[in-house]
Amino acid sequence: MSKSVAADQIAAVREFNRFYTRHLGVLAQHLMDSPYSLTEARVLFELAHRETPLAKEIGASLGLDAGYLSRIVQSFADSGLVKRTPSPSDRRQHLLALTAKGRAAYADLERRSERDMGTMLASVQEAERPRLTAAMATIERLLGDHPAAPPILRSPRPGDIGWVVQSHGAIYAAEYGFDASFEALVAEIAGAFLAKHDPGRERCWIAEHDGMQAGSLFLVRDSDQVAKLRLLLVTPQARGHRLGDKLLNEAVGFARQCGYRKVTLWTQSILIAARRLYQSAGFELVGSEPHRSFGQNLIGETWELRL
Amino acid sequence: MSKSVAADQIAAVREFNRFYTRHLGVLAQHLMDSPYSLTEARVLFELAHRETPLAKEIGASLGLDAGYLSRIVQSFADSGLVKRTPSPSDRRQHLLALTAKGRAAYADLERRSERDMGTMLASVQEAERPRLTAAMATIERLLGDHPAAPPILRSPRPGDIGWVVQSHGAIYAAEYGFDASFEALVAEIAGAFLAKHDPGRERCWIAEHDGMQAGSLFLVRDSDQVAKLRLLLVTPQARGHRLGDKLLNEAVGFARQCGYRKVTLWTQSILIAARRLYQSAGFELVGSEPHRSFGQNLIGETWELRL
DNA sequence: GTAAATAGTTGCATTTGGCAAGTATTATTT
DNA sequence: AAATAATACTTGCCAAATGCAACTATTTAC
Repeated sequence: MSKSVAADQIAAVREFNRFYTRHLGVLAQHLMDSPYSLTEARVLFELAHRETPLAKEIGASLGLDAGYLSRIVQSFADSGLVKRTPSPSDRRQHLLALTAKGRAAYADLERRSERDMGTMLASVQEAERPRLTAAMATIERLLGDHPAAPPILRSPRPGDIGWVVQSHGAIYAAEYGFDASFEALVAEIAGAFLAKHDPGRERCWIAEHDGMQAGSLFLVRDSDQVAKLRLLLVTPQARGHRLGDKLLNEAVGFARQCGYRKVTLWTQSILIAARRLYQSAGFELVGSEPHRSFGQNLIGETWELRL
Repeated sequence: MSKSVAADQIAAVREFNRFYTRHLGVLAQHLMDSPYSLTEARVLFELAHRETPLAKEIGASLGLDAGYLSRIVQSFADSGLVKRTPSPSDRRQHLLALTAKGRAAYADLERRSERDMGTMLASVQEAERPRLTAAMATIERLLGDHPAAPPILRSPRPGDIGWVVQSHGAIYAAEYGFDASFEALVAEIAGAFLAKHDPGRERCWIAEHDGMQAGSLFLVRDSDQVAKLRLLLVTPQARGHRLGDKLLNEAVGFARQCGYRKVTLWTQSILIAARRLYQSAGFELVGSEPHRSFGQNLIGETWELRL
């Protein structure tokens, strides 16, 4: 949580709220040829999806006034959609249950809504639909109180090596002004790894966060005794979740398991977040020298970890 | 557009609709300490953001009943927020304009809403916020009926070469079952281009559609007289917009302008969409031979175009 | 020139939904 | 154990929100 929020982010969220308000308004109109109002439909949904629905729960969940809700439930009871039985544990409240007729009404509404949604989704390119649902899931996670899916590490899948090149190229250009030669170097390293590596002693990990690629790390053979780490990256969006630690631990563990005696790596002094990670993982700085690469004056550093 | 939509996608969208309905409901309650209802606030927004607002436009855009809107505008006029002047071009309609008082009221509402949104956003991790707004932008793009920005061709930017590798890797794996060696080959080709190419006679184009990378094509020197096309791709999401044509025309035009006498390319017989493109651009098949690559049995084809 | 369509207004009615007082019950305090 | 407070709902009351249809003035289409 931080206090100040960028104005353009606020503007973007407000714009989306306006957009989705309009969008939901259109959907609500489709509901119009059903006998239920939007609020009634929402209540019906809650009734259908709870084991033992209680009015107060539904009211709290939908943010409805108790009096208003009471009337809605009553109208449902009058038309035979719900049955109310006094709760044995607390005689102030009533256990609500959809009757067969109520379930049928709900199913009908459901069908209708699914059909409408289907036609709406049909106007979205098929290949884009997973993107749409992923974006929706992201919003729900961020605005809801859902716990984030724990980040995972996995082996690269088709496209992931390209993603490594892309993200290195884009991020280092944006954050440090590296020029295209850096992206070219990453392409060469990553491509060479993909073309030919010893799966028993060399490996690449992709960190995934929220279903998206969020980081990378490669461990390759330098000599029989020495492994080398390359291309450690965590995307800006995924920082702060200790993905770097995770990647590093996994790689060092693998190196140990492979029988390497030492892990080495080359990095730049300006990459302070990475340096901190190496340090806390037990790596030691064993040498540094200035060089000009990627359009920048840099100080290259070599770090080592004895296993 | 495709007919059948997966049930789980429909369910995901409906779930999101419920979620966001609740979310917007919470936001609307915050509005309650302002003198305006949600609908009035929306109308005020439209009034403030149009050059020459007309009632019918606002009504259409917000999906409001004409009678209802008329009354809202009237109430705004009564309280001195808007001024109505008969339109000179069509005397049935009135030109609406916020008065100074109206602008002040809007600004106040704006401030209020920004503050509320700010506190809401403050509960989202700072690093996550760009992800939130990106997801919102995605949804707006996919569900909005924005006239898709006309596709454009441009030079690669940082990350784009990596994107070429990624998209080739992912798409050929999914559509033709190519294995990792293909992605590795693309990484090598694209990386080599980036590392060293003659900008005067070699070039890469990225097709952009809807603000996203949507295709690629490289033209490189084969000999002084002969140029070679490589890595033509249009993403599945962007197909059907003649991006392939566009890329090909651009590249052939460039080759001509560079003084090449011939353009050649190597492709696979199974890539029928690409073949059709080459054919219609005037290329001729000059040779073909079976080979085993990328984990598949393929028939490689060489095509040529005399300039 | 006439019919049809459009932009907006107005009257009428319904629906939506908030608020407060009221009832029965349960929980908490002394 | 009695008194008090809180809870779960109900009910009456009311105002705001909003849909619908008829109506006027004007423009467009045939």
